[in-house]
Amino acid sequence: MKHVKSDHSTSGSKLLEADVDVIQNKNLVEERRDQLLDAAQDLFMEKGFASTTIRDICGRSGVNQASIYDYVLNKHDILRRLLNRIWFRISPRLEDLLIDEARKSLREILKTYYGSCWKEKRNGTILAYRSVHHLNEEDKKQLQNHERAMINALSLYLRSQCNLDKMDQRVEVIANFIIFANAFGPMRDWLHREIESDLVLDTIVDGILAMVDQLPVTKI
Amino acid sequence: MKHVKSDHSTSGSKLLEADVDVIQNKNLVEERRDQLLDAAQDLFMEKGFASTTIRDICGRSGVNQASIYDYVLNKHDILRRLLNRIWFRISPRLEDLLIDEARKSLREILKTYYGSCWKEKRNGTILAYRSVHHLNEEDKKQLQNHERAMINALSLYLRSQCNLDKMDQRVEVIANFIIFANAFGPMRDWLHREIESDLVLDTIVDGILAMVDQLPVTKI
DNA sequence: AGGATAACCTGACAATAGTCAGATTTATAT
DNA sequence: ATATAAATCTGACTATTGTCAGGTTATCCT
Repeated sequence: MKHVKSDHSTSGSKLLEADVDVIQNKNLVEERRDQLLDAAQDLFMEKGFASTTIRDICGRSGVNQASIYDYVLNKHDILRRLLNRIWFRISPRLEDLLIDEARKSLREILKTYYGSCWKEKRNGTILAYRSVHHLNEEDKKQLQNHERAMINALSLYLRSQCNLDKMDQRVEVIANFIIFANAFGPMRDWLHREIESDLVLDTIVDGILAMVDQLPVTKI
Repeated sequence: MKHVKSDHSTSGSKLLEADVDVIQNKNLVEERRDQLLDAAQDLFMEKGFASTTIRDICGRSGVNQASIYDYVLNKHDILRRLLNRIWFRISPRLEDLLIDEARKSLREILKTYYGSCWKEKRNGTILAYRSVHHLNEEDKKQLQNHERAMINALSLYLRSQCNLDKMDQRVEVIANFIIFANAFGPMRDWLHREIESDLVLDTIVDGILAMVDQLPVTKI
């Protein structure tokens, strides 16, 4: 008897993963899921979600075409789990960096954040941007909440640092832009292969800082 | 007799469009192709290239499922034509703005460029970013050349304006970033619906200018 | 009106997709 | 060793896909 039920727990800070418990050995399940997600990640990056077939994923991961449904609910469930793994579990979280009691400078914060994302979370960013339209409305909203939380935290930080007018909406725009700029590394790396990656990071961080610094000055 | 041949003309600044001349009335062909591309654009934006079917496109455009092959070579040909229409034919071209004899300021140039792109070329940007992996190698290269040309022109401009060291690679990074930032409007508009779009544009342009202005100062 | 040509459409084909029932193998327990 | 349960796999079903051969209708010229 196959026993599959959908997990309708309250929305946390990740996408809903179906509750598939056909196989009882939990370690095995974890292991197989990792294999599947590894393969799926490569393939989604290469050919995109829609052009990747279950057979592709099984072929590359070594999991059987029928068995795959003992570990995941369906193809979309794979995407959701993958996004949870490489997008929602980004660490260090920007929010945490911002409220660090050590009171790091914005330069340090951005270098740490961009630095780690550009090195380790490349695929997460690209995949998130490319596969939004394959998610259902609730999942899309979840992605947006995730972003908005970061923007809000960053806005708060910037306002406290720059002593800006409460009504100045430019802060939100800049905060949004700073989060958006996180995609620069992953999406644009093909353009400066000949440039040392630390130089790229420093240049962008310096640029962003200049952007933030002029905020009070140009106030209309 | 159906007569279809592939157009292997030398690579210009757009993607290769197949030479399909089954229908002889050129105006009609143009009209039908426009219908098809209009429908395809909507659908690709909604569901992505791979999830959109020929039947979808025909359904929405009113063109018959068989007739469609009298106007385009195949599904990929539709994507190429669409990218040519909404990505490669971006006007005003940044290169032109940069060498304008009127010597506009960078602020004016960026406002004009971003402004027009964020209003009219939204889909082009998003589509280009989302569907690269559905293109063949040559087409990908074409996209990259298109970008690199803009970056080179912009780098040249920045170097002449800022009087920077010839070896300072940061200029290329910033130029790349400025082109990349063009995607901010289209990709992130859902975040500031309550903010006036002119304020968004001004804020970003001011920010970019600050980024450029600090370039000579921070030189290492 | 009649014939020729251009445009359009019906209906289908082969390939491939996601999915899974049920048989088979492997591991575990007694 | 045998029985039981867990895990894996073979093989297939149904739906959908891109594509197009060939028939049908509309248009135009004389």
